[in-house]
Amino acid sequence: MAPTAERGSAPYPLIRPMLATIGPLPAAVEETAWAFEAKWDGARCIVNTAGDGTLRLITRAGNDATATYPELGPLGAQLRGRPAVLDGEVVVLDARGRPDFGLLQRRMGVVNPRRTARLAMEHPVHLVLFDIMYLAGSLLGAPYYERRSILAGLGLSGPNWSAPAYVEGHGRQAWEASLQGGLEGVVAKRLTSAYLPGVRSPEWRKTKHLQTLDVVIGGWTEGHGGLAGLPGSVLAGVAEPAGLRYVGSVGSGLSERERQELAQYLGVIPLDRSPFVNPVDIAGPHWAEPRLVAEVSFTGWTSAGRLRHPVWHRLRPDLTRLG
DNA sequence: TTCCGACAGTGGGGTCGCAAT
DNA sequence: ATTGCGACCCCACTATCGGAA
Repeated sequence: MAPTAERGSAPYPLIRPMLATIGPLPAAVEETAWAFEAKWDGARCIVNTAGDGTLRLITRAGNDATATYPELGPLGAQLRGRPAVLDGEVVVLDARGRPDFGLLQRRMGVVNPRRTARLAMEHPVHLVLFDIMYLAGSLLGAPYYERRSILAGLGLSGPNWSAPAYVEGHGRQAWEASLQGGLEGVVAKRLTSAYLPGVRSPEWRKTKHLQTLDVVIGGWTEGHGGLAGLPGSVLAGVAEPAGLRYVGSVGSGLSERERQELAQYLGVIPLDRSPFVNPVDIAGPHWAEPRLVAEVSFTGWTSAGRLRHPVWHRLRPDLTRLG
């Protein structure tokens, strides 16, 4: 943990980003109390400018990413004379203009200047600015709509950053638009909400586009720590003409009771070799006859053909042959 | 009394960088 | 040169506890 005395570019302190809770779209009847923004699939970024033309970029975990994204440096010059702290999301856009987290991952954590410079040419990042916490003093207590007005007043725009407008009300339209635009979902923010650093507040609510899928369980891995001896995750497959294709492991969302239940089922149908037609590159797999079917949710497919953010929902006994 | 927020701990995909092999 | 592992990024979720409602 960084010492609290540590500071970003003077005169403003480093502050942790405010976070959103997961939940449904605000009800239509109270929509007018909410602002709707696109949920960008990237990395959170706090911008701290000293007003001398320089800036510092801080990740959600408090790490300094200034050297990682040199193409954002000129933003500091645009804020010369106006020390400020801004909040935003770093993204990499694909050829269709949609955020691609996989491309961004190649940029994250790279510190070698030459390598960074080359990557910045190939896959430049774009910083989407959506809040401001300091400008001529603290704005933390100011309501969202006021902070937004101040942010818009700065007129920040450049090849690698922008401060796109939000929508007041019209949550359903925003939801549809985010789906059409290939975005992760929407974030609804109460127009009157203050900025609470480090707090996961119900005043900010994110709603993501989710998919569900029935998968065939072809094995499992043992859990760690308190889950030692129980299935930590199950190996999920999808039936294809060529056979069962491994599409990832699912471990999140299982309760301890469900893990015990799974252990019983899987214990009676062991297999001594993989039931999958493609290689399963994970440590210590236990194979099982592909009989159990489960419903899982996920946010999309990775470039490697795996489920992204897979979550267990339930066993589908109606689709499962145990006999 | 019940409910909610914060925390710790577990699970996932993926990339980079470095130490061990 | 290859491999394994931890550090970062993104996350969802379970289980627990203490304090607010």
